[in-house]
Amino acid sequence: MAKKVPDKAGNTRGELVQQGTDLFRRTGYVATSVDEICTAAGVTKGAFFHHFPSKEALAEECLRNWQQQMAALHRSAAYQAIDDPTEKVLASIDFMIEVFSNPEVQKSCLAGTTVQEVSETNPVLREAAQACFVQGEAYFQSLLDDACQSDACRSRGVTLDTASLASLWMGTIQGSLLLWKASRDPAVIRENLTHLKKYLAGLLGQKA
Amino acid sequence: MAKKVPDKAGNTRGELVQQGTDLFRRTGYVATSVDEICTAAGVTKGAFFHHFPSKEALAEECLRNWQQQMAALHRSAAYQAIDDPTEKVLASIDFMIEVFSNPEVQKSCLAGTTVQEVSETNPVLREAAQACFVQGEAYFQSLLDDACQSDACRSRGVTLDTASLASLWMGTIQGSLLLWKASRDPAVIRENLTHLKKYLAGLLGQKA
DNA sequence: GACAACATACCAACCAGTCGGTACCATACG
DNA sequence: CGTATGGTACCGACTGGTTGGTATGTTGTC
Repeated sequence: MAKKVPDKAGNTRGELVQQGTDLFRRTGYVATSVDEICTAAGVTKGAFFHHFPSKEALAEECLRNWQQQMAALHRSAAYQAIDDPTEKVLASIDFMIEVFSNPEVQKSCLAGTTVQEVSETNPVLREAAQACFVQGEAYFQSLLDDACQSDACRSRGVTLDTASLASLWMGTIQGSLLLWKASRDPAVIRENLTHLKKYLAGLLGQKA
Repeated sequence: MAKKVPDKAGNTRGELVQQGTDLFRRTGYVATSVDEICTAAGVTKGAFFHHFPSKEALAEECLRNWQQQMAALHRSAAYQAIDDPTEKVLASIDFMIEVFSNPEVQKSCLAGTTVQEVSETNPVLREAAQACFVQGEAYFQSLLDDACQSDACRSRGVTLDTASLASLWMGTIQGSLLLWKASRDPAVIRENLTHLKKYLAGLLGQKA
């Protein structure tokens, strides 16, 4: 029973994106060869260049896909059910801590690893990674903005630069992932994010 | 016997380390070729492999050198003259802000860029980068410890996990450098470090 | 002349990307 | 009905260029 679009056809492209993402996160964009990605995906080079005009084009799609994955991760997280916006902000950080505390989860952000390598050499990938950061920060900023407009905050006259705090959030995640890569100590991520949480809790007038 | 006067010999080796450091910071360890380093240093490959057994060995020396450079940078900074230990901590962060606000200064840490790339593939370089972080954090922790033992803090019964705060400090630096590489916005570094400063000022019982 | 400090020429391995060919399937036509 | 046509998915040998590293030669100094 052959379908109109065979399973493998749609699968090959997706498999290349998935294995590419995995390998880029692990060993970086430059050090990962097209052959390695093909082997991991169980296809040949012919298939690769049938679906993507270049290695760069695959990485671009991996980054777009990564952006959506991260958005979906937060969208489906349990903390979304929390009503109080300040508690929701803090719970979102706990959620990140929880995610990275899972030993199965790769401690690496595709956008972070990629941009570190290609910032000076590949503007296409740099901007694709930047788009990941911009979207992620915009999401976290919306959480912060909600918290700022809550009664608890407005009654205290709290006004925060939520954009720069969202950047701090992303920077803390990226920085702690980088430190983990050097030390392999899972506590680094938890501790750094916990400090961030305490800082935000203080600004929002809440005890962590 | 003792080393001889390092006329041109010491120069070539030093030039390779300097140009290697510069190129590794700019384009990463993997993407930088030995030939590029040689061209930048104005020598040939023969000279390179006369002084270093491998590209990895050069990177290792670059990292060791980087560690010393960073230590020297702080040792000779003006904030060392500050007596009050809490003010000294905060001034050290202002110093970092000032350093990175100089457009001439490359917004890149050799240890950070290297470990991001080779964390999974090269344990030698990973540990060399880790040594940079450990030393840097130890230095900042010593500043924090001094501040904690000050009268102002002890009278308030403040006890801080200075080790994890030093890790937060390094993570914030690395994270904001990474975000800069994506956005090219100098404000990111300043703002993230300013948030860190405010957080520490709060913990140390001082207004930023 | 011994040895350090280079230069030059070279190599095998690997790289991203190409290209001619194959398998398959849907539709069209006689 | 058989088969011609055309498009998509994929294969794998191949290419030109680059890589880290080597083998050997040259030069200056003690």
